[in-house]
Amino acid sequence: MKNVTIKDVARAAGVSYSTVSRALSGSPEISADTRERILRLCKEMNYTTNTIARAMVVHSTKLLALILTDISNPFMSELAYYIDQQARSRGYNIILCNSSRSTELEREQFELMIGRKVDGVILVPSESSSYESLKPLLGRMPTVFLGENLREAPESYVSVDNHRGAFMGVEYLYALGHRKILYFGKRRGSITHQLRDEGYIDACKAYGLTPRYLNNSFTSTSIKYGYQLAKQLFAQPIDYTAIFAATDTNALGILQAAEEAGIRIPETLSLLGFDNIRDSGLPRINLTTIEQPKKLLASMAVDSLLDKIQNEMTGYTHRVLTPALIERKSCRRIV
Amino acid sequence: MKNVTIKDVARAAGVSYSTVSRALSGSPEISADTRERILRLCKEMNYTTNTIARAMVVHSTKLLALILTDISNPFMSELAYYIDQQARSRGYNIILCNSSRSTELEREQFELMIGRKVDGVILVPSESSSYESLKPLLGRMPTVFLGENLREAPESYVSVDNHRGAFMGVEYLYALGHRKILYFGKRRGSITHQLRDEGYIDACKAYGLTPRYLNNSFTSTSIKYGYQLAKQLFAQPIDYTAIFAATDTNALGILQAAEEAGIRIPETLSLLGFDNIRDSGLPRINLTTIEQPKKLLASMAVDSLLDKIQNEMTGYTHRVLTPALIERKSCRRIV
DNA sequence: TTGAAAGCGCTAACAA
DNA sequence: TTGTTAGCGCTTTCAA
Repeated sequence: MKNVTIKDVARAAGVSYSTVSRALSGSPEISADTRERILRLCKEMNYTTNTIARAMVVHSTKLLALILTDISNPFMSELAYYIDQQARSRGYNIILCNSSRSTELEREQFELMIGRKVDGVILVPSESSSYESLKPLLGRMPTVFLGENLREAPESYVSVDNHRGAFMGVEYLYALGHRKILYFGKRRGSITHQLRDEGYIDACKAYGLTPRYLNNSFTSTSIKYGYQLAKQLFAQPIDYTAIFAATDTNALGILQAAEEAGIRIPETLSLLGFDNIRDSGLPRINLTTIEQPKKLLASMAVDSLLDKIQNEMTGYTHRVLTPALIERKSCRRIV
Repeated sequence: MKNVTIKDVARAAGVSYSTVSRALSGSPEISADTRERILRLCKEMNYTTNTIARAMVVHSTKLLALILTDISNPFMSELAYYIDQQARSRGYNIILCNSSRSTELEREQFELMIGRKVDGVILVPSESSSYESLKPLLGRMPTVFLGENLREAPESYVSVDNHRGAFMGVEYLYALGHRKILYFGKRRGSITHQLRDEGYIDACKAYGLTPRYLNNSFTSTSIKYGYQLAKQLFAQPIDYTAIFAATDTNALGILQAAEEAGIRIPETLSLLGFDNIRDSGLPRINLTTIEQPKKLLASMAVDSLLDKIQNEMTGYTHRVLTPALIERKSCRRIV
């Protein structure tokens, strides 16, 4: 497992090792034929440049960290795919870190990454408190937050316009004839969810509807959690015609509970989600939802971060994308 | 973004920098109070060890590469989650590489990783030809293959017993009364699929059934592809009572096509999958399937790799896990 | 056009 | 117990 170094090549070529370095880096100050000869030799000897040795001197690892809560979550894994793609096309690789939704672990990972000398980090925060928790470290590493709207915080982020998305959702349901729309998933501790909630409320105001909630506060975004809460919900009388779920995963849980309770979607009850995760487009699921444009979010996050890195960190950018409604089959027009 | 180094701390503490190094590494050859003092100083000055500088001298980056075809695929992302978890618990981080199902890109990524001096790589091959394509590089980097059975190849791998799984599937269907079972997804260019196919055939033999295929060769494992093929299939008369799909994603496509064709599952037709991806457990989907134990596969791959690394590469291991049947609602007992 | 040498931040062998 | 020094593999001045 001993590797060929620049010195080995130099020796074989009978030149100094700085010459080899020049040949490799495509420097102009070297004669065409020595370059050729050296390059050929490198091939023959299976030389691969040691990226970390280079990193030490050029002060750049061409490595980005992606810190997210859980790569097995379909929303995250899609983001990750696009981020990797975009990063690679710009010559970077990604170190993947799962924070498992713990701010502490998140912080720990972040510190580790600064030790690893990654060039920057993209962070999908585990909670709204992430920003505060990470604040002391932010000055030490170019960072862009992804997926969470940090409002006026002086840090770069790219997210979707959650307020607008929720507003659009209500608008859509209203146009379909719904007047009694239950919002499912009001959640503390997440700006994203606060904004969605506000969007819901504002839309209700705008259309003269009364906001309705299920009387529970949320902690989780999982399918299982949505299922459990929906189960309680369906044990009570249903005095609404549509449910607007704060996330698709919640909606999936609702779907299951509805099935078990014999409530037909969309026949008896309309259901609208938010995020447009892969699962939502699956046959038999066909969830109508507000989409977060994952590919765009991803590439903007990468671009934004690389800008920051390459232009030596002047200021920050907030980019907020408008979501779109994806119409499938979980909402129906009512009389 | 200038970082505090060991020298800065040494200067501040009025000691030589090797003393600081010793304090940091918890070496016994240092007095308790100088250690304390230095450690405190490190905290105060926000010192973080430069991992790459250390890596240069200790010849270990504590970095593993995970090369897979596509992290957005739910099967892969689950694997990735568990791999990251296990790796982290052993003090390693993961570099994520998507090969996008191209052997060429796969190879390229592999080379890149050897340049990055990762300590090892876990590779979920994009095709059966991956092994051959990577062979010349394998000697230069500890590698374990994951998910694909490389048969007698002298390289470490961990995979599921695909032959056995397929056999079990037929057995299950047989016990339910099915005698005409169509195998959907016979696929060239993948050992995994060859083994599943063989398992199917052998089970048919064992139970006196006639193997049935759809007369198409497969290239893809996606939902869409399964859907398109199933569509053609359902245009012809149905002379079987169950479909055994080679992958859950294929099964999902079949589900959709069936829905559109007005074929009820499981009432009219039973459907059995393979893999047990997350989606399969979703409400309304409820696919009965053969499970690949992802968590176990992941941790075994990591352990196997770390063994290899720590014990300086003596030989290889083949680990083949037995899959289990997950009974849900897509198969029914027939008379 | 090429070579010599310094240095990136760290560990480890050797001295003191 | 502590300091000095070499060196990991590379890039990059500065000389030649």
